[in-house]
Amino acid sequence: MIPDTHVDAETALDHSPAGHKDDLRLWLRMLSCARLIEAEIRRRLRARFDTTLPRFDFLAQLERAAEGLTPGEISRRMMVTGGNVTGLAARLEEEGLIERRAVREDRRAVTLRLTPQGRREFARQTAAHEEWVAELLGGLSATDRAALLRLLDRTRRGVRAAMSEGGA
Amino acid sequence: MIPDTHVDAETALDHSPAGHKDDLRLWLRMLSCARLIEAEIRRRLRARFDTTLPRFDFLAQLERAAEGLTPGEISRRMMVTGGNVTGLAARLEEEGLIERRAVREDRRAVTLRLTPQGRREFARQTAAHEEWVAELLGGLSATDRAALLRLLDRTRRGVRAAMSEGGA
DNA sequence: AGAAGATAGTTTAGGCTTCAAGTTTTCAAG
DNA sequence: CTTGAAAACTTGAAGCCTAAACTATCTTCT
Repeated sequence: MIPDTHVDAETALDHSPAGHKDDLRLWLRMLSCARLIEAEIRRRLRARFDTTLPRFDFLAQLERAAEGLTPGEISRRMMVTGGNVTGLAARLEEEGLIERRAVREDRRAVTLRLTPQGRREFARQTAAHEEWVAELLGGLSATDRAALLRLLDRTRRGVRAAMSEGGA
Repeated sequence: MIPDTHVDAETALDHSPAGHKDDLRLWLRMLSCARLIEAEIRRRLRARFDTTLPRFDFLAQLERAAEGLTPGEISRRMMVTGGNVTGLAARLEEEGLIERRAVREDRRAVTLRLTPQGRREFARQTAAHEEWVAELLGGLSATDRAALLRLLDRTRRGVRAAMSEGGA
C-alpha cells in the first residue's frame, strides 16, 4: 500500500503547546480512515454502477421522501449549495432516474422525485453499498464497533459545541 | 444546526442481514463526523488565508522535504492523480509559493520545492490549523482521545486488510 | 545500436463544489 | 394595489478531482 499523507504527518510538526499535537494526530487519523473507506466506495460505485457518491446520496434522499423534495430541501439535507443541487438534478434527470414536477401553490418551486427506473436503480445500488460497508468494517468486534460509535458521537457533539461558541 | 444527511440516514434502510446495519450506522457516523470537521477547516482556510485544503496539504508535503519532491512523489503521498498535482502545482507556482527545478540526471523529471515566501506562508497556516483542530477536538477527554486513536487505527488496519483480500 | 516497454509529466474532457450574481415569484407594508 | 424585501431556483466563473490519451525520456534486451 502507498504511504498515507496523514499517517506520515503524524510524526511531523511538534513545536506546539500542550495537548495540541495529540488533537492533530487524532484528526489526521480520523481523516485518513474516513478517506480510505470513502475512496473505496467511490471506486466501487463507479466500477459497478457507473455512478458517483453524490448521485447516490441524492437518490437516497429522494428514496426516503415519497412526495418528493424541492431542490432547496435537498440542498439543506445534503449540506451542499443550491447550485450544486441544480447540476446534480440536471444530470440525474437526463439519465431518467428522477423527474421534476411543478408545485401548484408556489410557481418558483419544483419537486424532484424518483422515477420507477430511479427507484429500481437505487435499490440495486443501496444493497451493494450496504454490503461493501459491512465487508470493509467487518474486521471490528461488536465491542469495538459500539465503543467507536459512542466516541464518534461524543466527538461530533464536542465539535458542534466548539463551532457554535467560536463561530458566534 | 441543519439536520445532517448521515445522521438521518442512520434511521433508514433496515432490510438487511445480520450486523450489516450496525456497520452502515458506524460508517455514516464516522463520515458525518469527519465531514463536519473538514468543512469547518476548509471554511477557515478560505476565510483567513484565502487558500484551500488541497493547497495546504501540498505545501505540508513540501515542507517536510528539504530537497523538494517530484510531482510523482507528491501524487503518491497525497493519494491523488498526477493530473491533479500538475494543476495544483501550476497555481501554487503562479502564487510564488513553490518553484520548479530541473532534475539533472533525468530530463523527464522536475522537483518542486517551497520558496522562502512559501515557507513563511505555510508556517503561518500550519500554526493556525493546529490551533483550530485543538479547539474543535478540545471537548474530548484524554481518555476518549486515546481510545478513539486506538480504535481508528484498528479500523484502518481492518479496512486495508479487507481491501487487499477482496480487491485481489 | 535499435526496438520495445516502462516511467515522468502534461493535457483534455467531464463531473463535483463553492461563491456570487441574476431571474422569477411570493409576501408584507403602506 | 404597488412597491420593496425575501425566497426559490439557475447561471457563470473558478478550483478540485479523475480517467484516459498523449509526449518525452529512460531502460532493457537483443
